[in-house]
Amino acid sequence: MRDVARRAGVSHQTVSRVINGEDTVAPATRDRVRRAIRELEYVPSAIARSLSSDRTHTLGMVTTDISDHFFAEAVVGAEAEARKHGLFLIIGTVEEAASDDEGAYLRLMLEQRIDGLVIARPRRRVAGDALLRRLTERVPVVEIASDVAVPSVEVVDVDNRQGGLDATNLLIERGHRAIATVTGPLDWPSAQARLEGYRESLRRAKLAETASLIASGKDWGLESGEHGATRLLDGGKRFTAVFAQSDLLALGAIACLRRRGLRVPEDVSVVGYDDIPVAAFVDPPLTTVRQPMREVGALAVRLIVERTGRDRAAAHRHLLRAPVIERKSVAPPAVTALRA
Amino acid sequence: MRDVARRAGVSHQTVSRVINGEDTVAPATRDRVRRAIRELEYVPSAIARSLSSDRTHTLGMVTTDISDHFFAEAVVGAEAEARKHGLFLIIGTVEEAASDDEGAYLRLMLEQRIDGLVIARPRRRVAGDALLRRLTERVPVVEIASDVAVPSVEVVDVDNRQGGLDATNLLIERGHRAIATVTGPLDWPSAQARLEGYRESLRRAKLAETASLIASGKDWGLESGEHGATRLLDGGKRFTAVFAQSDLLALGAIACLRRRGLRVPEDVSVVGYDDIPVAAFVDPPLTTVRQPMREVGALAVRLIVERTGRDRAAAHRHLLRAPVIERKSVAPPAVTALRA
DNA sequence: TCCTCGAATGTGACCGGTAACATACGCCTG
DNA sequence: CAGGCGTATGTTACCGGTCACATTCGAGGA
Repeated sequence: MRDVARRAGVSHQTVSRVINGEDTVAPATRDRVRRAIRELEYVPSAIARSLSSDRTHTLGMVTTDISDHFFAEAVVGAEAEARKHGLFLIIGTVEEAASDDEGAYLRLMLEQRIDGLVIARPRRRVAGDALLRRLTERVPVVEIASDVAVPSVEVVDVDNRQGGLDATNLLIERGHRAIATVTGPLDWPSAQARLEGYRESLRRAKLAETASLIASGKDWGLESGEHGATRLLDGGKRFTAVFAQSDLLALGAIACLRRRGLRVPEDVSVVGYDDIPVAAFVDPPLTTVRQPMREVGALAVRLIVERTGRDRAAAHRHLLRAPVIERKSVAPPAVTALRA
Repeated sequence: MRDVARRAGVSHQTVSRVINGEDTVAPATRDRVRRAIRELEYVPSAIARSLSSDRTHTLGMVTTDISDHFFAEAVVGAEAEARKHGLFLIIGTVEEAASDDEGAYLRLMLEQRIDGLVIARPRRRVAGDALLRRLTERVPVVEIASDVAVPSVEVVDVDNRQGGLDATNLLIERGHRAIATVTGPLDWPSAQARLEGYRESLRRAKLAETASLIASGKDWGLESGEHGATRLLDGGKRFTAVFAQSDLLALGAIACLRRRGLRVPEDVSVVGYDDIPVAAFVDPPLTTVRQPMREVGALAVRLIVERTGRDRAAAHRHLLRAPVIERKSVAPPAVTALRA
């Protein structure tokens, strides 16, 4: 910068003014400085700027696993929104288990003086809340898909309860009365919320809830879907539809149903959750609930941007609605099934 | 930091020494400083450190789309490797089309004084090579899955030719003689390379190459797979196996084959490419070529780390081998089909 | 006993910007 | 024509560390 100043025959401060587009610079001077900048291929240092201005224009985002489509989408949304505001996004993947790892990483991000932090960890964090609280004192923090109770931390999430409700409602609207569900692991708040939605839907339709029509997976994967469906079928109680809390659970369930000689959707309708990329391409194309993860990520960033310098006391919970995507895996119940 | 120094009754330099774990500090002093740090909840500023030391411990990574599983994996690998070296990863998604967008973004990263840059853009870049060259003068650059010709830019890629070769070889080993292929868009270098591998395999097995057994998709998606298979079937020439250059192409092809009354793998074997997450769970589980994208990302970062301060003249092309994952979509050709 | 040397610590400049204030100059106004 | 004011620019301190070098002090050797 001093070089540029010297070359243009002005002071460094004037160079700074030109760079920041201040209007108190005479056009002739401005052009001279611009030329010097170009000739020297000068690139201003954001670090130095950060040091004085105490703003790094950098946000941190910590997730459990970006290779999971769910988080990847959130990151994409966050990144796009961040860029819109001229911010960078530093990402960090922290294994579910390694909570001291997380601590160390957050500390490093703090050292980097990030301007805000997005945390995307769907499961309740046992420890680290103290750290999180200390963090919020220094920098705005927004959590994604979490049920943290730390005050002054805003939370952005998909409305899982509503999603479960809508999914079940769809089945009821199509004429189903015996509706089973395969949940995710119930220690996940999202699984609980979807189950709640399912129950609420049954209640509203004045349908009785049957314990043997509820199966819980030990994870969100395909095998759990198969096991779940197996348990449902062996439970004795007949059903014409299944609400699976994830697409993979749904796919697993479908595989199991088929093995038992049941057709989808003719004999059993299936609704999934997530709208993973292949959902539209499996057989049959899966009716599912789409989680607007990009918007979730974008909203998280927006909240941080808006909160910069704002009152930190106000912490809210922002729920985005997950729309039901209708495809081919849901049909009215077969007459025979109804009769049974 | 001055506060800490004052509180501990030492100079700022001594505090700096304690933080950096230098051994020229008396134990008593060290403890005193440590306590002061804790009491003041002092977190050293990485920015200030960067300003003096001219190293930011931050890498940039630019991709076309992280929501694509392919890139997501690369990012995960890169991030993990970066962390191992105490580096941060700033990510940026740049749309395929927006090349001035890319320029602007790279400039910003340059302002951030990143210590290295990973670019993951599979398609040939038309413009921007000048920019890229200027970039390499300032910072080590590694490209992923690219065919850039810029000197001093190292390239990490999956060996697509070898992958295509191995996939086709597998089919030949299983007894197939009439092997069709559905390629990705041929303006992608990777599609070209896989096609080359396919051809090489046929040549080695002394099988004639048939033009009507090669169909090219306009993209890598499912519909292209369906169209491709349709064209192959309508081409008149019989075949007992298909090598699809992506899993989605494979899935599309399978859907089409089924509609025409052909079973997979009994009537037609199918090999995909990518090993996307659902590949193991579709019906039949897809035999495919797995791209070790995590390793690719990790290697890219490692190259940058190793090259820091090293001779920049040496630019290499690093090819990682993509293993074939055998599942159920390949079987020996049916006798009837052979006879046909 | 004096000098030398190493260990422990302090001092001041500097990295590359920004912020606040100072200065120089031309113009308008009373 | 002097005072005041706005515009264009320069000066200096400062952000929070690191680096190179100076300083202090006690121990050991000549």
